[in-house]
Amino acid sequence: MQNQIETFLERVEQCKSLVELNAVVAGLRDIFQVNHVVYHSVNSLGEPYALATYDQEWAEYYESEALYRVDPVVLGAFQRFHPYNWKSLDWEKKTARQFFQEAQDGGVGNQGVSVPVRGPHGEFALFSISHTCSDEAWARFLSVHMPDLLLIGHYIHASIRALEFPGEDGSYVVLSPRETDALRLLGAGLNRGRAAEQLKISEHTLRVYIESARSKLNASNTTHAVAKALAQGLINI
Amino acid sequence: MQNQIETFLERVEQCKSLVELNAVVAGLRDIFQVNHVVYHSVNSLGEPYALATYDQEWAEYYESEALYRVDPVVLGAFQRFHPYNWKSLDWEKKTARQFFQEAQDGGVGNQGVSVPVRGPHGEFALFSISHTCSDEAWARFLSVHMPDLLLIGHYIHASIRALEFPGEDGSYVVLSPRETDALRLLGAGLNRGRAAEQLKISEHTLRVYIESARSKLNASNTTHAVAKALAQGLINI
DNA sequence: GATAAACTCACCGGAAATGGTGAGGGTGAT
DNA sequence: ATCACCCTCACCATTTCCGGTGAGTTTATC
Repeated sequence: MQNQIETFLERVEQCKSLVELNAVVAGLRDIFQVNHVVYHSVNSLGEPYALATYDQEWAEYYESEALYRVDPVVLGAFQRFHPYNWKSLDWEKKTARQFFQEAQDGGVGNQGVSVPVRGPHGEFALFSISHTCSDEAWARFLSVHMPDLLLIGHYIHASIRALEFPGEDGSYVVLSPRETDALRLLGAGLNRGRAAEQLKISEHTLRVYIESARSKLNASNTTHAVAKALAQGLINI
Repeated sequence: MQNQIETFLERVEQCKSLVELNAVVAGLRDIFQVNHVVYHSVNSLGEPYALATYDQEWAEYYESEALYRVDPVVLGAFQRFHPYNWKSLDWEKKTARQFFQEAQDGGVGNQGVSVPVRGPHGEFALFSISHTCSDEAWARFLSVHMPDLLLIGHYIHASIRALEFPGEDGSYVVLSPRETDALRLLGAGLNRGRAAEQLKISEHTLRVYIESARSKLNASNTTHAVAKALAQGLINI
């Protein structure tokens, strides 16, 4: 089994097209003996990407109704780091219970596990496996395969990014130290006056940094510049 | 070897204190037969955390000189997803070459590999291994252990977060759908007028959402609110 | 040694965001 | 059914930000 997974990771890495990757990933169902395998990006802007073995009907319904807004699997992903069992989520709310029922009817298994994957440019994706079985059987599956799932999620994500954005290896925007300082302080909630004070420069000068950062980042205002810098990992708050 | 790593991951998960974790992680040197093992958070605000087997002298010098501002390993981390060989970084610049020399003198190996780890609340950390050997030997090491390193970095990060912030499992701030919409559009560069237009509501109403989001996030202005929401994974751009 | 980029400072007018206060209807939960 | 929270709309005065234009010094790279 461990050998199969290693081979799988290598095949994922070597995929030359998204179609090929799709087929390879679908093959996970045989390796793990589960019903469904899903990878999808969770960015609200930009082109969403999804790769799923679900029935098309369910996938279209999910998309058309924007169910990610109530799906506890997606909502929970934002706060989690390690792979998480769907059973550990909050299914108490009315909308969540209703969603679960609809998902069942749509062919999604009663068990599932998801791996949050976070990338350098603000990307956020989920790799999930779903199955139909008892709680005990599922717990046994997870206790064995959690680490594998983490690896698989990351490899799939890397492969998809590499295929979708071939030239993305290097850095995009490079901010100067002062520009970085400026955006970092603004992102931390200081206004221009305070930020300038903190950096021991005049507010006029600070403005120059903000503007040059804005132009480098192709941002329409300060908030946008800070958001882009954050999303691209140029600053951290 | 593979067995040793599995055992190591289990021990990391079960650590009851940071001191214990420190000792367990240092044990990686024996498992991999390398000189140094390092984990450190890279957040510019908040309490930095570091766990390293480097000489204390070098660690203190690095900290006091704020060398993370020129360290290509740190700078490169922001743009990368998969574990990366230090050799693949840009060492051409004058400051970088000088830093490399100083690091050598400080006892850091000539080879190294780092794993970027991104967490749910904007955390960003680096797990690194450094060693002294030939390029060929290092390439062989990496070709075998890249996946292991990815796993180890994530497990250490999870363990540290669990020990430092015991009650952090649940969610922090919950934004309403409209609040999320508002911050998302503002983070995408729209001004209040355009954002309101997009959401088909009056600008007055939009302002209410911004203000309530600001108060929930304890943010001092719109830019701060968007930055916090981004860092906490409440919105994506 | 030239060229580019970063860092520093300054003015002005118009545009946009903020803080405070108020109000009504809808929905979900205890 | 009451409480809390969400969605929607409005005014006013003040603070802050934006866009354009200009210019001198230092540092780094070719």
